Formats: sequence, C-alpha cells, structure tokens
Amino acid sequence: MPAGRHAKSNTESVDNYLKAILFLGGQEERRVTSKSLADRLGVAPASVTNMLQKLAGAPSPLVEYERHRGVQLSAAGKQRALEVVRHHRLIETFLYEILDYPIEEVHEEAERLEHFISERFEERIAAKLGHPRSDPHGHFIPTMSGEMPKQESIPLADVRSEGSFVIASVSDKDVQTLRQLKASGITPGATLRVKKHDSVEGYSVSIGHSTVAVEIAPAVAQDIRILPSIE
Amino acid sequence: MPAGRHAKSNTESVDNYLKAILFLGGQEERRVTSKSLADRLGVAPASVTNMLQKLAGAPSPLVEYERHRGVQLSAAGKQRALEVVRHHRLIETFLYEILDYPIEEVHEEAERLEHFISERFEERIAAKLGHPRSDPHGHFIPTMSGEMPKQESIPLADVRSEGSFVIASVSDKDVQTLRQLKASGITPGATLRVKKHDSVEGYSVSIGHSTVAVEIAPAVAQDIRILPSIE
DNA sequence: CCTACATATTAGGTTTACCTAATTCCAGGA
DNA sequence: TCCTGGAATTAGGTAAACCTAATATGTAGG
Repeated sequence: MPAGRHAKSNTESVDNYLKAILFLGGQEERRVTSKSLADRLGVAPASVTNMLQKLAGAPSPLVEYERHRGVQLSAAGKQRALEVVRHHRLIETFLYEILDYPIEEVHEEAERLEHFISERFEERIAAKLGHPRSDPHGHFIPTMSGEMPKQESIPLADVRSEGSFVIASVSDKDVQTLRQLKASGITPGATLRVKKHDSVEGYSVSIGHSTVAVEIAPAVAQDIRILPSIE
Repeated sequence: MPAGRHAKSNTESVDNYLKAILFLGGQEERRVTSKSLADRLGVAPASVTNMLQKLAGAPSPLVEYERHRGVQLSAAGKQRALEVVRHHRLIETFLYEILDYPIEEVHEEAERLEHFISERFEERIAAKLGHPRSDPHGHFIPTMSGEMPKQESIPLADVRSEGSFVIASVSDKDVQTLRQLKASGITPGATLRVKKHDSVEGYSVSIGHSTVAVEIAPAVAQDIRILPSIE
C-alpha cells in the first residue's frame, strides 16, 4: 500500500478492526476487549493495542477507547463498519445470484473485495439484484444510509424446547461446515424441527418434510439462527 | 499490508511494475528504462531501482535487470503481467456489459480490482461474458493460457495519407478524453475518414456517415488505433 | 486483603514500499 | 578525448501494520 502524500484513513486493516468490533460488540454494542479482537483477527494483542490507540487518537476518531477497558465504535466508526458489511453482503449475494458461485465460496471472495469496490459498484450491484434485504446466508444487508435491520432471530443453541422453527441464517465463516449444512438442507428459509437436545451432544433435528435425523454440534448450533415457525 | 509469515511475492505494487514494464516494452519487448517506469508509475526513480533489484534478485525472478541498462520481463514476469491485464480487461468488459457502467469509468474501477479477484472470479465473468476477445475500448484480452493476440492495428498518429479506416481501439487512461471521443462517435468498430492531417494541428476526420469534421490532437491520435477499412 | 494469573500495555524490531539527497555513470557534443 | 547533464544508483529515512519480550494492571480466589 502506497505511503501516499497525506494518509488516507481507511485501510483494509482499519476496516477489519471496525468490522470485528461491530460483531463482537453485538446488537447491544458492548465494549470489546483487546483479547477478543486479537483472537478474531489473528494478530498479537500488542498489535491490537497499537491500532486502537491510533484509531482513538485520530482527528475524528473511529473508536472510543480507554486503556484496560475495551473499545466501542464511535458514530463514524459504526458508519464505516456498516458500509463494509453492506459491501460484503452485497458482494456475496451478487456472487451467488449472478455469478453462480457455490455458497461456501462467496465469503472468502467478498472478504477481499469488500475493501476495494467503489460507491458506484455498490450501487450498481444493489440495483442489479433488486436491492436485496439479505445475503445468501440469511444475514441482513445494512441499508444504503447505514442502518442495520434489527435481528429478531435467536441462535439455535438457545433453544431448550422441542419444536418447529424456520432457519433465518447460517454461519458464513467455515467452508467445511457450510458445505455439510448445505448437504443436509440446512439453508435459510428451510423448516427445522428439534427432536432432541443436549448441551454436550448438541441437537438432533430434521429438515423440511424429511424424517432423517441430522446431528448438530453445539458450536455449530451457535451459528445457526432461527425464528419460531408461523404455522 | 500484512507482514505475513513468509513473503507472498505478488503484491499490488509488484503487479503494477510488471504491467508497466509490459506496456513500455511494447510488442517487441524492448528493455525499459527506470525513468520511464518512474514517470508512468508516478514514483521516484530511486524507488524504481529498489523495486527492480528486489524483483530481479528473488528466487525465481520476475524481471531480467542489469544496472544502467533497463529491465525486461522474465517468462514468469510476463506470465503474471498478462494475467493482471486479463483481469483488468475482463473486469472492464464486465462493468460495461453487465453493470452498465459508462465507458469512462470502467478503467479506474478495474485498475483497483484487478489485483484482488480470484481465479474463480476471473473464470466466472469470462464465462458470463461469453469469453470475449476484447474489452470495451477495443483492446485484446490475453487468453486464459497467457497469450496476448498480436495487434495488427496502428496508431492513427502514424497515418500519413487521407482515407477510410476502422477504429480498432481507443485509449482508456484519460476520463476526459474518453468522454469527448464517445461524444464524437469515436468508438471501436466505427468508421473514420481522415480528411486532413498535420503534425502540429493533428487530424481532421469524420466518423461514420456524418460529414461533420472532428479535430483530433496529435497526443490523442497516438492512442487511437485503426485498421485499414475492408471496403 | 492480598496475591496469582490472565489481560493489557510498553518498548523495541521487522518488512514493504515509498521518499529525498548525495553520488556515480555514461553517452554525445566540443 | 574530455566534460557535462540527464539517468541511475546508493545511502539513509518514514509510515503502516505487524511481531516478540518485558512490564504493568486488575480482578477473583484464598
């Protein structure tokens, strides 16, 4: 990356920190620890401290940071983070819908391209796709004006009763898992019936009209989000 | 850019050097001076020397370089340069055909994205576009296997006689010029008749069936390439 | 209440790709 | 042949984003 005349604030790295803070903070936007950022970003804790100090010390800071007590996004930081997430999810949708990518591959490509597309590109693919509200994994796409729709769904892992649900979204991180989920028919919109659950073994479920039992490990159940079935 | 575990050789910067060497060397692949690279890339001559030494000194060098006598691409370097050019031109075509970009805007976006798309992305847009042989400016797209079709066209600036020609390609660099050319109907495939020429004033031409005279400055005539009209 | 241990920060390095300033090279005209 | 100006290279420096090792902090358990 060039050492341009006068620094341009939004590098790929900065974007990734902002996104990580956004996700780790959750909908309640709680403060995020350096450790959790270091883990998520795969960098040393010292690197996180450095970066946070830089971000917080900038002319118009992207984060609000106090030593030893974690970070939060500033209004500007949240704005930017949501823009990057919008890019990411629009690109994923585009790859899936227009370029016929297999669903497991969209995340990685989007993760790279999200930092480099222009406003125009964003606007054009959104138009081409008919301004979609969610991506192929079922995650909401932040609006053009930077609003993230409130998420009503809950993790499958929180379900304690048997019953029937609609799958709202699946995780996008792990290619392997995603491939297995796809093979079992666990995709957004499908109906999922919980037959047995157990905090160690995980969940035993069936999908759609099938009666075949599918086993879901607790870690995976954390990343599948569901809504109560309307029926 | 990360200081990853063990260096990955193809950074954005390296790609740009390789592309510049490819173009400045021309079809005859003549040696390229540091000065011309510095000018084209907008960096200091010292930076060029540094980079060339690094590229030439690598385990499998991308360039063949001797101090004070310029550089040439190695086979590997040419391979990579052509891959990047292929990316660039496929992306341009894609933006123009699928995303309805105005032609003046495709270059800038492609210039950024060319470094970050995967093989899969390349393959998918090529398929979507029906494996096009040239981009919207009329430039040939290197093949998947890294061959650049030989260019038979000549710069309009080389034309010394009056007569009728087919426009093969126009420059992609300058947004302003490209907009004017588009407005005058100077686009690949159009017929161009040279009515007057003069090394200082440039060319006076007419386009298609129109009789309106269009003036073309010598610098611009350098970047419009033409073929003899079949008729 | 105090200490141990995980978490966080500071200090000091590395790599990449740039920069400026100083020096060397070399080709072409006197 | 020599000399000179432009081109090229060397030397030394900066900023970004990472690293490791050393040190400090703060909270939870004894």
